[in-house]
Amino acid sequence: MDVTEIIGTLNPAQREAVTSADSHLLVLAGAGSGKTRALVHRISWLVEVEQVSPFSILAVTFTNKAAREMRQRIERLLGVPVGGMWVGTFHGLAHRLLQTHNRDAGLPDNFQILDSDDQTRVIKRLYQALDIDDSRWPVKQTQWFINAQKDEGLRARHLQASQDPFHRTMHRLYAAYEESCERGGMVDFGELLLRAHELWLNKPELLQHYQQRFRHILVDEFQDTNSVQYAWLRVLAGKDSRVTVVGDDDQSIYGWRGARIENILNFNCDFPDVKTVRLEQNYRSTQNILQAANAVIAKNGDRLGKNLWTEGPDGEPISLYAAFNEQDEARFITEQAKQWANKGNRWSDIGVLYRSNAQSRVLEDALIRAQLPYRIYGGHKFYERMEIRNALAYLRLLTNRQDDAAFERVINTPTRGIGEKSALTLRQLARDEGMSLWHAAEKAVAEKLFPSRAATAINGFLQLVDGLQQEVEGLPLHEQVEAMLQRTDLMAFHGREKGERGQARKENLAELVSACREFSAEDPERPALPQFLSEAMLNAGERQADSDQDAIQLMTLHSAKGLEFPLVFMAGMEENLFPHRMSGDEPGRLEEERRLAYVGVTRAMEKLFLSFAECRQLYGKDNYNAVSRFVRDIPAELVEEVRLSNQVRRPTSYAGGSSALFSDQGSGTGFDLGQRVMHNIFGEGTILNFEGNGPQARVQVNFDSEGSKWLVLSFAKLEPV
DNA sequence: AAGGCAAATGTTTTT
DNA sequence: CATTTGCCTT
Repeated sequence: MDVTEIIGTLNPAQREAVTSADSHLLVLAGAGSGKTRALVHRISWLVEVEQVSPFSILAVTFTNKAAREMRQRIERLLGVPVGGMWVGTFHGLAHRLLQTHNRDAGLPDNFQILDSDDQTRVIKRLYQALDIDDSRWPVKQTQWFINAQKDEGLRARHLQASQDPFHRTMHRLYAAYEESCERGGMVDFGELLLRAHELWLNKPELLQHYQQRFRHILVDEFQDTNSVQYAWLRVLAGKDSRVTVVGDDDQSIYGWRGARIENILNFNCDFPDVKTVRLEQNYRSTQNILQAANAVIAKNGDRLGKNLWTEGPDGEPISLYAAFNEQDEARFITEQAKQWANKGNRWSDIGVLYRSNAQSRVLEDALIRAQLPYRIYGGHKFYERMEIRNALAYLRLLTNRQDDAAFERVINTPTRGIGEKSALTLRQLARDEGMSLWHAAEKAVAEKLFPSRAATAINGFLQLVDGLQQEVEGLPLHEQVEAMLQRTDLMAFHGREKGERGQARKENLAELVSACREFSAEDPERPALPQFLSEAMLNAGERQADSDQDAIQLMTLHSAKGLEFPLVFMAGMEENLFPHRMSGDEPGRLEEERRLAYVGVTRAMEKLFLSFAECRQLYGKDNYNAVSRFVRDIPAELVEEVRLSNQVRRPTSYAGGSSALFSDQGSGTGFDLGQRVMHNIFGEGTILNFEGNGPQARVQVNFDSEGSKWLVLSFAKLEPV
């Protein structure tokens, strides 16, 4: 292959990264600087020019989507499928390792992956067993604690004994949780990584094998790695492998999930002779957008330092809309989106970004009313829906009777007369005898430990699953699932649910069957079902309906990372919402919010709208928030304030949006909604509402310093500003 | 075991 | 506000 094909289209910095012959390479890649491109081209370079065998390359990403895209792009560039190369997510690769070496990892060959919902259930059950009060120690908190420990590579036995009741309780639950997972052959997401790391430590000969194989390790989104992932990489790399990591400290937004931005710094210390390359030329956004982004992120300390620039045009100014309330904001966005599309642009070129999912609702309402096509990312993923999880639980039980989480889920779904009482007894028995729920049920039936009614029901369940297994043996995967849906009555059970829900559930189950039909097992030697289950657990979000429809894209700022849109709206640019109030106290959290703002701004290619609402109803209460500090950090000359009908240039004041929409609602008071007024005691504020007529007429004003107040118009001497 | 009502409870998300 | 959870009744 011609070398120019690999490096011909690259800028000097990219070329340096791609062709680097140094042993270790750190690529600090700003948003839109061609990060993935550099990674893909580097792999091609290694294979084509350095004649490295694809077998010795390991490329790691965070999401399945990124992994898939990387593989595709490599194959397109090289022109051939790259079989032996390992390209995947941390979790996917860890799973593969544990699968291949399950004995060395101390796992049964049919071990099950536990997602966070299963995890919650398992922990909940422990509360009963250990008689712990869940109102004092919330289950979610425990789950968070356990996952945080695993992210740091700490097992229960590593934790120090403590007098602190919180710590003691968590410790106890963690230990019990580990035991419970161990017994059931269940592995949660954190455990996949931790076990894979321990596999290196416990089996030196295995480690050596993989160290010799993978002489080239490449990591994408390195700023998102947590401690275990980093440790795993470091051990695997050993002394001889060459490691390339690509990341952007300014886009680290998953600290709350255990990601360690410090890993970038550690990389320089832990690996000798690291060459650092900065990719700072941006190919995505206009000057104005980039300057805004740079200004926002510049306020963070502790940056590795990077300044994005572009050869592109200045582009349009950034527009700021001061909405009266969240409905007004949504209406504005809808209106602007419509105008944009009328100019011949595609709907899918529009991204509407927000801080929290709760904001999507109002936007959705407005879009429905305007009859614009849209798609909301997030929400429940396909494999997280109840009916799908029920179906998967039966399938899991078919492969592994020890899977207590699955057992619990479907023991009485569809209802078959096994109530809480029987379940409790079963749990008790299982705990006392140290056996799985399935074994406990068998034992209880055999030894007639239940009243006949319950015993019949439980026996019916056991027979059902056992019978199903025989019936289904040897069938193609999708027929197995179809049979299961019929025999267990799940299909009919969910179809019976009232309203449209029943229909939707049935369709989803049918979708599951077709997912099975399309599924091609990685290893044709092993049964397809367990392979499908693992895939389903590791791929929870992938199957989403009508993803290719041309529609406006609504999503949180977090899920927008890695995407780009010609037109971007960032909605809800208000203090307490963004930065979120929960992130207020700790400075580190605020910095992460700022990075999130940076991520948001840098999604925009041509045009960026920022908007905020003077008054926002949140959880049923009115909130009056100041405009977000991130908006104020953008230099005024880059911003123009807009109204729905006519655009007004008013770069100096952000807080005083008056919407022309409401100007006729003043009911003869001489004031308009959204108008800025001055009160001789409370100072300046914005009019939010009117009430009553004549001398009793009252007005609600949101004062900049005092907050919102109701005033009787005839007494309060309000002056228009 | 299912349906109804009151109380609680509200970031961000991948695997 | 709106959804989910738990508790209570039938």
